[in-house]
Amino acid sequence: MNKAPPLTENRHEDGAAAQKPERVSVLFPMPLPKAYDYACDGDVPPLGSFVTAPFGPREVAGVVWPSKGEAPPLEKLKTLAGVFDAPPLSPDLIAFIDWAAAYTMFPKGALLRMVMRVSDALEGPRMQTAFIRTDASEGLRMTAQRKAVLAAAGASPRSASDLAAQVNVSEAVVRGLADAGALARVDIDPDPPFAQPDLDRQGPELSDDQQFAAETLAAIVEEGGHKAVLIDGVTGSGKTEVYFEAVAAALKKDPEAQALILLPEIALTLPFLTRVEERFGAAPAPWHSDLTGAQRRRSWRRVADGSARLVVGARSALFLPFQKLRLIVVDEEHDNAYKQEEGVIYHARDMAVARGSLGGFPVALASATPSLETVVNVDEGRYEAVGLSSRFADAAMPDIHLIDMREDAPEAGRWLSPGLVREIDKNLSAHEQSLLFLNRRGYAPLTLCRRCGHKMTAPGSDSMLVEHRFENRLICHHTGFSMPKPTACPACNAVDALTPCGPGIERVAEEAKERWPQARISVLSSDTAPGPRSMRDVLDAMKAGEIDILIATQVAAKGHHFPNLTLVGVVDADLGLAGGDLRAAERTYQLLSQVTGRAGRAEKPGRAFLQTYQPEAPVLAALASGDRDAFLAAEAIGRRDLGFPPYGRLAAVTLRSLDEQALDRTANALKVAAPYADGVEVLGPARAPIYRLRGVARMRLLVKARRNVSLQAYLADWLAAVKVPGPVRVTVDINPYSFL
DNA sequence: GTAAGATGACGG
DNA sequence: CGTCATCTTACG
Repeated sequence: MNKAPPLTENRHEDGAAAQKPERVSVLFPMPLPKAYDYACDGDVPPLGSFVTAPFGPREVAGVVWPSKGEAPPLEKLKTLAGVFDAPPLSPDLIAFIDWAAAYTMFPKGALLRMVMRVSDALEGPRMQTAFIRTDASEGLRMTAQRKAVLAAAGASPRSASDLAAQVNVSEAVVRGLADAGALARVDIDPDPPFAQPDLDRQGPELSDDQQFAAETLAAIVEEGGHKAVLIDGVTGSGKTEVYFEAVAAALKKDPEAQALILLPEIALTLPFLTRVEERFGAAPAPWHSDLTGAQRRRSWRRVADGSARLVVGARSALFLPFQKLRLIVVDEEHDNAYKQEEGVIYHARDMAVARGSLGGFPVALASATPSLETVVNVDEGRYEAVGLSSRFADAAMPDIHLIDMREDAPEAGRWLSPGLVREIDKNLSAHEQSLLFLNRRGYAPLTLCRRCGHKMTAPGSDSMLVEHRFENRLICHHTGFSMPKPTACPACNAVDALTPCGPGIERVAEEAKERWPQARISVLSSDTAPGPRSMRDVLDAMKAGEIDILIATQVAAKGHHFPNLTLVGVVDADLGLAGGDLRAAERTYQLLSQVTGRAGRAEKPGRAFLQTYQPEAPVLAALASGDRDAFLAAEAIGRRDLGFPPYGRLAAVTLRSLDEQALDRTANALKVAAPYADGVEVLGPARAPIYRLRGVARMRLLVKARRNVSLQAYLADWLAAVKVPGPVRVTVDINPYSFL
């Protein structure tokens, strides 16, 4: 931010009499819990206005916030410095920020910062110079280069760099022509508005199920007011088409309405944006962390001025300055990527529902494997539900079989059971594609010294280093630390004693290549380096049938459709169950049902095999029988008995410090200071499962409470009573998902 | 978030 | 006793 524009001087016509200064509260985008008051002698900017004000020794941009009363007397206040020429934040966004700050227990200013992160968006339309052709070209010294530029220029303004690049001359030629009068300079907005969605465009033909669901949603949109609705339908049942209809209805109902579609991952957004464009004839405004500065500013400004009517974005899009948000769709609502774990910790699905509730508009949650939270909300009548039961075009769900690894064990050092190998053999001879799924990047998750038993960990960390054989490096998946794989054990100096333990996808790929040397085998994971092919290329090759066996991590589970894929083998179905956090089984169900759902379609039924050492585990039995609702019901009973969410409340209080003694002392002091309250239990402190990361040690206390007690109030009382020494950092995570 | 004042650690 | 680093506090 450079300089604020001067305070707008919109006095009344009689103007002469100076108005009595008034009080204005301003919230700054910094981790501050409250707004600060200022005097204002001009017109009082309305709530939500972007302003600048002296704050300490400097001038800072902030937002006019609802006043809280008690404050210094008016005479003592500093004066507002300026008002930005930008549309004010809407009252429902202000209410949402206040609510979200109270809920997450982060300072209001920290939440406002998420809204204002687009650094230069407030500068307003900083015009860009562009050029158009004029008629005044007589008497001009003409050169070949000038001629080419004039030919390229027309009535619509284009930038110097754009024109120059087209005819391959320097920008000086363009500027020279402008100075000579043959081109005229015009100012254009560097952030062009987004094309308006065409709401009358005919959507695709809907099945009966889809039609019914779409009409139900449209009716909810028509009715207005807040309601949360689950769109519950298996993969391929056409949830997207259904909520597109809801979007169309919301935007049609009010010509100023805006809608937001939230997606869990950036990777999903690119093909998705195309789908939106096909449906609405215009690409939506995108919002995710990979946008460039200019794209970010454009989306932000056009959302703020209300002209971007449809936004597709990742979780942080929830904090865009919508003028008139009327509908939010949360696609894949169960996805854990909605949980923000850094900075302000929040769950975008829950925040979306709160935003809708405060703004008085509906929120649709879509999933094939809805979260237990959402299912319970439906069961208890807080959310509505529309179901899409039949798979689109009657495609069958794959047959799912369990392979008991205790009975059908692979040879030592191998990971594929004889049963799974036979199935892949069959698929290869039928010229159909197979997917081997293992949610573990790299070659081996653990490297052990055979001589002394030393485990390779990152310096200052307790997390295991994962061998990546393509790069011949050991990598820490938590911090990104990496080192070349040493030849000698760093503990006992034994040479060639470091042994890879357990499989990652690279190791499974190695086994597959040995077993099926004639097959076309590719590896797909989120790692950028290995192999000459990018993720995109591998996905395209898979779709085109140029791969026989794809060995992939989680990235293959999401949103891709492979027409000739008929077999999915899950190498380690038990992987996500270890560690036993409260959502482990649920997550496993969601992930594995999504992966196995990749196999087969109408004309080619698919099958899936899950390798497991615990076939009797309820999750795996439920996957095999396809009985999602029975599984959820059993999970629900388990959670209720233990008083866990959604039947109880949970918060994690995490302490971090380089100084382990201070950490220990503080954790114990906190525990001792925990006030007694009926229905509240404080567990811990316990070391985090990965105790040290980058030298920082972490301990955690968990607060478990009955649903009817306010966790936030309890935590506020508690934490206010304990003096935490400087080097120890405390963060609160309401309703934690990650227990690392 | 940031800058100023307060407190403490080491060096002349 | 002075200077520099680091912690604490306040910002209207």
